[in-house]
Amino acid sequence: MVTAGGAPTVETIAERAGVSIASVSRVLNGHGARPETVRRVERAAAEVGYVPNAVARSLKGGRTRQLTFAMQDIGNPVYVAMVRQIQSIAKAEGYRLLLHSTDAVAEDELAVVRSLADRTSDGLILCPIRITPEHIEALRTAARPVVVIGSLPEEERVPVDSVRADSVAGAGLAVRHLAETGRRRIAFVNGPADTVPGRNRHLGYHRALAACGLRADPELVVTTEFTIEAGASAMHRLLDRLTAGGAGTSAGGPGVSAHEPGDPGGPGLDAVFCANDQLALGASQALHSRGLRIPGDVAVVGMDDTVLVRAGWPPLTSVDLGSAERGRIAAEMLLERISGPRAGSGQKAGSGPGSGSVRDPGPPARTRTVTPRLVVRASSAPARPGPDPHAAPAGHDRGEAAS
Amino acid sequence: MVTAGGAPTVETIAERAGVSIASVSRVLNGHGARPETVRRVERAAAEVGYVPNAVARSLKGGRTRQLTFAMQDIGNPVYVAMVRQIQSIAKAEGYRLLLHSTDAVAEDELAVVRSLADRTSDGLILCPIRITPEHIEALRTAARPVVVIGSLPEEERVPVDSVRADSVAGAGLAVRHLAETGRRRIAFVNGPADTVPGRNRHLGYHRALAACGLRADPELVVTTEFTIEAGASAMHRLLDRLTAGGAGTSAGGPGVSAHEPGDPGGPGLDAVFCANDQLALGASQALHSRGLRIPGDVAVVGMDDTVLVRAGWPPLTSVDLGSAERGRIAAEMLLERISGPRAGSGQKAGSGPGSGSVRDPGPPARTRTVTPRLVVRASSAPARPGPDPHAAPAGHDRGEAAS
DNA sequence: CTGAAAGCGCTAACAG
DNA sequence: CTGTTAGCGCTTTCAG
Repeated sequence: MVTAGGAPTVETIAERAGVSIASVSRVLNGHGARPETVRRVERAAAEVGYVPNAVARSLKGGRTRQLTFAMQDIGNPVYVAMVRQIQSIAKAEGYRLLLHSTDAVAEDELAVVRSLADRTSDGLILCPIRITPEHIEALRTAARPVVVIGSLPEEERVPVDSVRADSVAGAGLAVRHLAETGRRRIAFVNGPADTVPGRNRHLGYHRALAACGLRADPELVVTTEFTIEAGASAMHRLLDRLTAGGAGTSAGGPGVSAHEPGDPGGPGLDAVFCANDQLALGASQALHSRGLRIPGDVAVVGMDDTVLVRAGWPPLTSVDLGSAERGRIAAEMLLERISGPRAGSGQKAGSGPGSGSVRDPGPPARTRTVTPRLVVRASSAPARPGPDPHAAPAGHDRGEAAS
Repeated sequence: MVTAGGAPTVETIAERAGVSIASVSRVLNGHGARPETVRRVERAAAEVGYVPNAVARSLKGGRTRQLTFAMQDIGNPVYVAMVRQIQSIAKAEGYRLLLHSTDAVAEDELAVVRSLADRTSDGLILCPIRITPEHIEALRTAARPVVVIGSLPEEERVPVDSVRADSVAGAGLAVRHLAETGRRRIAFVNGPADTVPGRNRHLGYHRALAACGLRADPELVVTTEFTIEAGASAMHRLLDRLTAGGAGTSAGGPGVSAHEPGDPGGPGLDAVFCANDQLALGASQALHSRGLRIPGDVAVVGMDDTVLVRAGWPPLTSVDLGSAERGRIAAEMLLERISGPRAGSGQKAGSGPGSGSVRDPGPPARTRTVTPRLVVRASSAPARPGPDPHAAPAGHDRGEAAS
């Protein structure tokens, strides 16, 4: 029953109800009107199935009620966890969510930040792979509020909010847990060393090793990509290297003490900490395919606590770096920037020459850090108990939080 | 260096370049102008860092260059696969992607369809859980093109394009593969029976069983939710039931032939086909925890061929129902509707009384069905070979396509 | 309380 | 080739 030729507009309703378009607008936005007017407008609107044109509304109001979330690849479970939270909060606040995969192309990330100027979105949550000087500049001049999930160089004082994980502490949690459950030769399968997570997790691993009085053996560390396949081959490489008695790969290192743990002729390591769950899953598979038992022979710990931990066998102990929580916090911070208390009145800003700048910066940028949490499951149970942990009864893997 | 107080507009540039706003618009849209004019406008635009206001543009043009994708829960890998494709195509065509999780609330799905009337998006790709009469009505009167991923009741002649998977054939592929590799007692762990996938996969299972000359034993079928945990407990239930010698659950059924395959006292089944990968992973875990070997004692086959198949151990044989391809096709169909050949001029439409309808329906609705593909991995290798398939060398799970 | 009218920023007729 | 002008649909002064 829609008026032929185009969707109904305020004018359609005004004519039908015999009032002005201004009254229609007022009634529809609950700005008060005579009961009789309200009745007639509402009736007319219902009859024609009127739906306000959101675009026109945005043009007038300057807000689109859209948020953008940009990350490398939605295929990564960590981002999926974030999207879920962000979408849920956005929805609850009446915002739509625009998704943007950058495929890890820095140029694309920049484009997303710059495109905020096109007024399509009221704010952006960005997960950058690497922060370049161009990023800093783009963030500085962003046309809309931005929240970065990741680490921003502190000395740059980039004026955007951010939420970060504590990879260093997280890696420490994993290593300490392994050491406390009796593991002595803890290997480390890391992601690319030139990424922030890669660097931090490596640092955390080393620090915790030292804190636990364990020797850091370079033979036990291997670096690769953040994928299941890479994890598997990295683990194979590690095992080859260790059982070969320090033959090829390591140049000047002393012979590998391949027989230290458990039975002689063992794998030369009794635990492996992996920089994310994909790597841990790959490592598990490599161990399985060589007939090594988890956690009997080798304990495995992953990181990020994604949905994947319950997919592997045995269920994977993992360090939850708070993906979901970071997503939630980022969304909250962003919404606060968008509609929260305008202008930081509590401070006499240094008011340099460029006072009338592009956008009211509001309160100073905040950085929040999410505390990691170790979730213990079967893959890191102490080696002692039952002869075949593979036959452990189900229900054994209920996650348990630790400091 | 932006003009203080608001972003630059065509007017800002017009003044700066000493031309009219019309010329600015023309130059910016490549509609030809005197070289001198072009130069001046471009220079002015660059100087002020002009970015066109997409909202204003949309209001004028009636298109937003935004697409919406709505599904139950982005946590499901099947949807992740679709999103990736859709996002990638959308991006290539200059469209943004709006994501919408309905949390399986039918009311929410309807709201998404109806909200197309607010002009926020140029088209919608919808993955409905169930099609109600309200859905039909909403789709019929949708204000923008919609493509449904899933099955639409044919007799209703809903005027929207759709892409569907062939679950029936897919289930058949799985069962036939198991039968051909020597399995005789093929169990089936299904999802909810009141869903389209649940019904179809069940149908496919039965048909294939019959085609292979295997007896359909109700004791071998169990129904539950589509999750890993549910898969594990369903598998446990199945094993309890079968090894208990047909004690409680089944009322009038004859005793279970629990000793048919392999060694006496075996599990009473030698294969299990699961209606999706999550269920298959759960089933694998249950089997492991009971000391049963995969595929030595029991072969496992999943469905959807999600990223999860490589997470489990051994890698899971799975039926690829073409999630990614369905996403791709849906996106292509939608874009074709949006900007493709307008109006179906090749046909003298029956032109009933309601000729001047809401929206030009364009060419008649099309339905495309994606052909399933079996991807064989280690979890369904024949039982004969090596005594311990767990120790199979890596690299054994390269996916292989079959009819 | 209500109507007339002015724009939000842009594009596209329509004259010159 | 260029400038003037009329809207896209809505919200919001400003009078009445």
